[in-house]
Amino acid sequence: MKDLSTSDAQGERRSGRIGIGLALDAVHFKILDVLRSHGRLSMAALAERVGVSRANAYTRVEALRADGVISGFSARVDYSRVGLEICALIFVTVRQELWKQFRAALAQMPEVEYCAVTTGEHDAMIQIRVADVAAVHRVVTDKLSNIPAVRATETVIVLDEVLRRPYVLPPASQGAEPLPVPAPGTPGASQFGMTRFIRAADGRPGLRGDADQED
Amino acid sequence: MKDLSTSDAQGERRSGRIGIGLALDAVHFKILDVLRSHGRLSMAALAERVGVSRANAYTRVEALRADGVISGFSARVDYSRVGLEICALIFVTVRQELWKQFRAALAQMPEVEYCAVTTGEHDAMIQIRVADVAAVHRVVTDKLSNIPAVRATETVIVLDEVLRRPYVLPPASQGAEPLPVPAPGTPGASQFGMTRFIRAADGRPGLRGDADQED
DNA sequence: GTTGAAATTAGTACGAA
DNA sequence: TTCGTACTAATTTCAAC
Repeated sequence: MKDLSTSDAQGERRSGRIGIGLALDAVHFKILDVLRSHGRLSMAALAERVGVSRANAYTRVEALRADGVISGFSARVDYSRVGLEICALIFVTVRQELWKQFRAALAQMPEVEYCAVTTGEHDAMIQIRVADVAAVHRVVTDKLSNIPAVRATETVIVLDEVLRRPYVLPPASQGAEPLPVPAPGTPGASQFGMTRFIRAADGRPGLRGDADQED
Repeated sequence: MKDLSTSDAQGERRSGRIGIGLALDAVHFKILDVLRSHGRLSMAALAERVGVSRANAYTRVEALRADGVISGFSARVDYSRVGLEICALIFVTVRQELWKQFRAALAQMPEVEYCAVTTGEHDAMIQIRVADVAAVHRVVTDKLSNIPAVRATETVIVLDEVLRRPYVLPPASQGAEPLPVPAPGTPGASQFGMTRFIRAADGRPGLRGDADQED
């Protein structure tokens, strides 16, 4: 079997975001829907579930992968079975001028599962997985606080994980609409309501920077 | 190929958390480490990478799956390629007596990717994926606000996703320690530091409830 | 824990719609 | 073009070592 788990196993499509096209139809979404929870399903079984031929399923999955819609495959690990009982969220205030440093430091912290730059009171939210609450404290005081870019932190402990979907799909996948291809700049109407948008801070990195995944 | 993506494809191990044992050694962690980023790697390639025989790799992966350490496999979907450009975090204050209702309502919202009950100022954090900022507003005002259990919300928009690891593994996987099996009640020393722990609120659900995954 | 052989499956080429 | 069938190479899976 070829390694389907990496984005560019073959030499083609090296140049990043070339074929930004690939119009997704209902079958594509069905495939994504099945594959996000059953990532290791055989092509035959996938084809049967989706209602197309084996070869068709294969071609489509390959196209999705080559086009970057599917960026890889992951085993889902039960954290409690692996000694990582504690999950915590750390809200960080960052010195904007040291942003790059902050990124680099985070990449070297294996306990960080996720980090997002946000609007609102804080600048970023970090999610970590560790063995016990003492380790949370260690991460915050020993590691994060020693990053010059970190001005302040506020930590909350996750008591229960109510919901955790492998991946979310757009409502089009349930309805019939073919979804008009995520064109480079679909603006969408702008209303904000009670949303906390851009706070008084400058030098924020743009939306969609280089969210480097290690795959 | 058998469907490796579901937890209990075979009839064995129906009774939930039976074999809580399965001591994980360095090889197990190596396998998890590879499989969390290359979930669809062939057994042969996995075996080679980890340094064991094909059959050994097969047996170990099967054991990990049967024991629930690996709860399944997922395709990683690039949200921007699928029309879900916007990610938002919504912090919710919940009427504690209506907690069950809150859970049920969340399960029926396809745009919710993650929800965690937390300590701190708010009761829960919800992460959603939608097409545009208008949809964020719709989710908050039309859906969340109409759930009786929701007392108040505060929304922040994710501007950039700095880091997103497929899954985090304990430091033991890099070192040599065999990690003494996540026994049912490893307490760990208790220090708290600047962490916001339990706020003045009662009727909180216990840590590790029934985080139902749809797989 | 390892090797090897049978059963499945993936990947490809080719023809029909 | 796009989909489906047929064929070959590769992989899983299970036996015996």
